[in-house]
Amino acid sequence: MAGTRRHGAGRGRPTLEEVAARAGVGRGTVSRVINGSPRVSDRTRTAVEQAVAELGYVPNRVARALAANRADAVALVIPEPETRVFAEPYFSDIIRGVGAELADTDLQLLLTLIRTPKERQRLADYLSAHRVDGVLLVSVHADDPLPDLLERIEMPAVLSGRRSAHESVPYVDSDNTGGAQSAVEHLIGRGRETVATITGPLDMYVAQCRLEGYSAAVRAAGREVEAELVASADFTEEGGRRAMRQLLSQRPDLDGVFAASDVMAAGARQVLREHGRRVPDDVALVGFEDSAVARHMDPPLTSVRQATEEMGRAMVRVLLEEIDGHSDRTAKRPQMVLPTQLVRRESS
Amino acid sequence: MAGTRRHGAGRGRPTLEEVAARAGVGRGTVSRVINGSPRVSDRTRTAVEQAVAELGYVPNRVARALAANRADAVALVIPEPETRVFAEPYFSDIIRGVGAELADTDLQLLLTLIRTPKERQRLADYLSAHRVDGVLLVSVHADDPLPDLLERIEMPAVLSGRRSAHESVPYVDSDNTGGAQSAVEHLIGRGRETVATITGPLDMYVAQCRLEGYSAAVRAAGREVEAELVASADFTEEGGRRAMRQLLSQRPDLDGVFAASDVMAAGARQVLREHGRRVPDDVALVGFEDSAVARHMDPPLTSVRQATEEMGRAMVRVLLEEIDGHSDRTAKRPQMVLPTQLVRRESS
DNA sequence: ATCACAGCTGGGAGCGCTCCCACCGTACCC
DNA sequence: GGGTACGGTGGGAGCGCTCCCAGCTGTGAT
Repeated sequence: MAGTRRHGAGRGRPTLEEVAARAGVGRGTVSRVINGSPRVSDRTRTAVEQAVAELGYVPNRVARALAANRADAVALVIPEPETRVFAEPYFSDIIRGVGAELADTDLQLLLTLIRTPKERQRLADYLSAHRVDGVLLVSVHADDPLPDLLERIEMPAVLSGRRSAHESVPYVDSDNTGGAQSAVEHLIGRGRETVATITGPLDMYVAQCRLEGYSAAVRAAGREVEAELVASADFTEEGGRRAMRQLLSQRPDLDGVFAASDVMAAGARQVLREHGRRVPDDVALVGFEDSAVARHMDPPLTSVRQATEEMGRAMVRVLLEEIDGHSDRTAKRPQMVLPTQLVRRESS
Repeated sequence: MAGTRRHGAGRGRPTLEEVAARAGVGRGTVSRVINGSPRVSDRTRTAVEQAVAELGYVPNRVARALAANRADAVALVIPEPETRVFAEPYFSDIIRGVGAELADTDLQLLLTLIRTPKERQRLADYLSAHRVDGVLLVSVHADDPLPDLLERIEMPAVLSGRRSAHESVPYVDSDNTGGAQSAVEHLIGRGRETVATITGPLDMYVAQCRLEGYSAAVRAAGREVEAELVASADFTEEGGRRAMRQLLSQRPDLDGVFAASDVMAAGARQVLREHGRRVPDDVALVGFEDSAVARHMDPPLTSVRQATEEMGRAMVRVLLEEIDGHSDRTAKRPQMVLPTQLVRRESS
């Protein structure tokens, strides 16, 4: 009678119990086979596997989650305002990578967009209730309370990018410093004498790193880092425009600009045009991110490519480790930095 | 002793039972209050609500899902190859909208990226197992078997865009025809005499619609639709380049081009430059989608904006209806078409 | 032959919820 | 007064799984 009682779709599929009956074994044994426990004889295992195949048995995730107190899911948390800024390819490439890596697992990917404090609170509740096994955090701000909350409730988590040089939470980051440095070295190598930079908001570590890379390259060339050649903006196009105007008024003689993001480079490019500066003839321009914007600019923008999709994949791998070895809090927290690569186009 | 047995995080939180004990009522009553059943007296309801507040009780989703045979989740299915094409903003804007609308619900958003047939099969299994309450399908191809599968297993589903004029599954679409028509009318209104179009792959309904809009506008202006002015491509930049070359060789006298996507317009724009045609002076150019690419082109591209985020929201609303009224298969399947809007920039 | 101890196995006892049925009391009717 | 009806309620019986503990078998040592 049971199972017929409710018409709910999804009922009526074979259960563990039925598989056990068919294979002539007990529930526990089937469970062991399903979960790949080694404590099962080959004979039994084969019998169970056959029954599974015949019945087309698929484990019920929900029941499993309830019984084992696992969620079988990880959350990808994306603070909304951020994505507007980082925009396009970064965001979707991360998702792509995460999805790809997760496909091999049995874990679900839960997407959580956060745009209001209320939603942030909801998420906090949700996570505290351990409804996921781990959390992937994209583009966290230095003052974000989430990472600490996660640490407190012992929820495995991985960041994309770090909040500071001494990040305690596991993370996967790009080599921002190295990427910026190679960009500026490239500019200098092409004979540019006066190379300026447009930085991101300097309360963000990523922006600090890219500025650091700029400085390193400038100094490596035996030059000084001049304050007049550094203008900071906010990763937006409008910010890029403002910074470029400022730079141009301070140092009209500049002949190279490294913008810490493609979008800011796009803004800078507009101002350059307004001022009658040709790119790359008068001013060589390099961006960071190698987004679609870079490819579609006129001229196409030289930019620093991040392995964004690979970052997504790496984040999952790190998270999986965290989840598995969760018990030993003493173990080193995995942290990795992925290389970047300069993509040369006509703007430099 | 129970509850201590395992150290699993998440245990130890208050349960329905504890709330019931505290409120001095039975489990069933608490459940009724939680789920907003009207068959509860005000006195009791108040008592329960207080107990809930005091204990900080949050229902256990997993247990609920198991008992009620619901999943409390909807899947957003994104065929990978597609997103490469539609790229950027469309994809993330849909997600944005879906996420926003779902935030008010108790439903989880499951992201499912499909890139291989194997993954498609996995998804099919997964859906057949009714592990979600409904499905959001983005950019479905005409020959995709998924919609039919969903119909067969009576899984509520909503498409973004339709596969043909006679789409049977509920969908939310943009007014592709109207958008294209207004774009071409705009071109003609600006005095362009010879307006060509670059279409998408014509086995896609969306491409057909946009071509249809082009034709309608041309005819409305009392002109003929000339085969030489129509080149079809595949929504890619390279396709746009090829199509533009073809058009230019067939009708060197053209002075307006409507590309059925921004990315193709970007390709076309490059070819126009190579051929020494100025935009918009010699050739006016209009795209479709109003993506970031459009804003960053030189000159910025006039384009047809779709209410992509609103599409995401609408999809969720429609899906929710489908899930609720799921029993009456006779009810009309909700289908809606969202308006588009021409965004004028310097390219036309 | 006896004991110890592995390696396997079956199945009870949950996990936290929803469903549903039986039951309570009160109000109303004839 | 006894019946009927009904809003309101408690709690048993699951949902399908994992965990874990007893128990069962066969092997090797004594």
